[in-house]
Amino acid sequence: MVRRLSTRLLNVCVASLCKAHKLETAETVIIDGVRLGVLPDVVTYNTLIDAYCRFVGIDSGYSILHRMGEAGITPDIISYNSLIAGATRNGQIARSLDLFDEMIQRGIAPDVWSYNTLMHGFFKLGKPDMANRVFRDIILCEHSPSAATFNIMMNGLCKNGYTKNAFMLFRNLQRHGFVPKLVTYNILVNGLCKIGRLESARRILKEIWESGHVPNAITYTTILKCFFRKKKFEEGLELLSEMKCKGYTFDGFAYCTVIGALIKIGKVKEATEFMVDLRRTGTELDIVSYNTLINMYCKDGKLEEAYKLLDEIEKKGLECDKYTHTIMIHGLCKAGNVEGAAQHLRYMNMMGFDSNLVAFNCLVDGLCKVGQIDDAMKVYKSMEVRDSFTYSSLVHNLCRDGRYRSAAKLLLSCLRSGMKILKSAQRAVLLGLRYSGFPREAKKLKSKIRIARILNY
DNA sequence: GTAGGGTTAG
Repeated sequence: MVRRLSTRLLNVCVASLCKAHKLETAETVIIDGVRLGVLPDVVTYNTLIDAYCRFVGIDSGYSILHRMGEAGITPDIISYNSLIAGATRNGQIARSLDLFDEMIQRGIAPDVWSYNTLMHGFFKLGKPDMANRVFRDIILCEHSPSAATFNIMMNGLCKNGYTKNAFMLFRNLQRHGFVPKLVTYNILVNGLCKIGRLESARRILKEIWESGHVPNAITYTTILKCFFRKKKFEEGLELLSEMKCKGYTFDGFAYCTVIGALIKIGKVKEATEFMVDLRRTGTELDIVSYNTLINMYCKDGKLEEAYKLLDEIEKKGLECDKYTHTIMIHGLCKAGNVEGAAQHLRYMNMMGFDSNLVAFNCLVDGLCKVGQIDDAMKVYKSMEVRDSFTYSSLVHNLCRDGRYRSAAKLLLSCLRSGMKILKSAQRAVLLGLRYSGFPREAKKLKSKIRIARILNY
């Protein structure tokens, strides 16, 4: 009894450490436990598998499976479901299917969650038809679908551009006695907002109240973000005060939606007010929240404050992600410190982050803005991947520098590789050529652009 | 344990 109680305690401890990304500490606690005679059980190992899959990689998660075998503990359905989830999160569907085979061979029957996870994976990969096949399997075979099955299905349909179908499924299910939870409503509200159907989203909001549910901060922030995205700032701010009046407590998510939206429309002062409010509540911030705040400071030119937050992140044991670094690179560029930005980019690569197109684009644009176009071209040439941002920025700035012929060359190679370019960049080249004494070249370029467009259709 | 809202560039 004592031992079982201790193992349970060990598991609680390991789970909270894993949640805080402190995997090494979790491992130390397990080793210490063994020394004291507290043995880890299947739950301990399952917690580790999930954490390693999330924060390190599917291979590390899989190696835990071996370790548990060596410790004489047989993996169960949860061990495999965690691994399958880990593989699908990384877009490794083939790996998930292998894991399916492996578990069946070991005599562990997949449950509805194994299928749910797989379905979710297919949706995330943008393969709704495959997800649909899994869904049909769940319905037709002996696995009875769980409420989550339908939620995953509806969410996947919405995310893959089939919001109407999600809606049809929803109404069908209701006719068959399905009682939607708030999560289901939130999925639909989000789906409708994403396709700009604000009125329908509002109707669902009414339906939520009528069904006896109380919409939560998620419901409201989803609609709020939609208002801001559609530039309906007045209505957005109105909804915001409605939330405040009704006494909704903002969580980190809600705050960040609002702060992020306010920054986007240039209302940095208002965003800062929300930030002060957020800090006052003492809400634990995760890396995404920190990224939002760092972005706010960068947009406001307060880089010192941004660096303070970076220190705070480190002190809390959180890890910066590619967004954090990209936001910093953009902030440094915006402040005119391109040298610092380039240094940060090198640092980012050194830390093992993949070559990041957005960060490179920021640097290219930053170099252009301080007049170092040749350096920008050097960076451009070193880039493995380029997109319409890269080209638009360079073409614009070459024009600003009066180098219309180089701009024209770049413009064509952009269009010929099938990418779009800002209309204004295109116009700048054509007008530049025409009015700097090369009207015939402008005319030629125009027809070349036309041909490139036709070929890309 | 698995499902819903938030972060980057021209």
